Amino acid sequence: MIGNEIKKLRTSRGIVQRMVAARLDVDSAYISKMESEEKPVSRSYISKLAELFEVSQKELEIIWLSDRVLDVLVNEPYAREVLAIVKKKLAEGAAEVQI
Amino acid sequence: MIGNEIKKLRTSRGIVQRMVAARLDVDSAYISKMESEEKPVSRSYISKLAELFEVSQKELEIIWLSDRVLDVLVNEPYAREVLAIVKKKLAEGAAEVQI
DNA sequence: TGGCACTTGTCCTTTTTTGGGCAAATTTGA
DNA sequence: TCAAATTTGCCCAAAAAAGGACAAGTGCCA
Repeated sequence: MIGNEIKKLRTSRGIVQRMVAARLDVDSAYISKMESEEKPVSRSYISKLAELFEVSQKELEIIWLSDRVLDVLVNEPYAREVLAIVKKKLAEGAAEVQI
Repeated sequence: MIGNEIKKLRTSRGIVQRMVAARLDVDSAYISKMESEEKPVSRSYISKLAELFEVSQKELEIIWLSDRVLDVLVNEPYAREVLAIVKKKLAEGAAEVQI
């Protein structure tokens, strides 16, 4: 989960929630809630967070997207089949662009 | 896309939109829009549609879920990485249940 | 050329989600 | 034990999505 990831990054860098809050210009209670998944992490924050924690934006972006996909698939008995289909369709989609 | 799938199933069975609309108890224009992805296909309709078209509910469910995942991943450059992570996390999650 | 089937456009209400603020409580560390 | 950090609870407004209805238009064909 991205909230937990953010928390790990933040603490490992000795940054305090208030600092993150200041950078994102929100209440620091909001950061706490983001870290505990109580509030969603807006995608628009990703770049600032990546900058602040000095990780690549790509890395956070991937985690963020994974979360969204997991939201759809968690507790879904057919998740495996779904992933297979999605993989195929994405490949097809990429191919179509070539035509 | 599930809309298109529904359309294919429907026409292949010689069923008319009005019939589907009656079964779902909605306006038939709504069916047209569902088939063209203009309106979402509510998950709660899946079972009735499966019954009507005589396909397994599982089949439609998988397509429906795939659509939702594709919505997240389409046009995402890191989709492949995301799928890998999701796959792993789902496996972990399933394992945790065993403990 | 009338009648189906279907599509399209406009409008509407209700529900859900997002994106917060603020204060109080709680935890943590020096 | 004091202060800073964090969490929690409650509240709120705006925005977006869901879930339609209805009317008018289009396409087809017998």
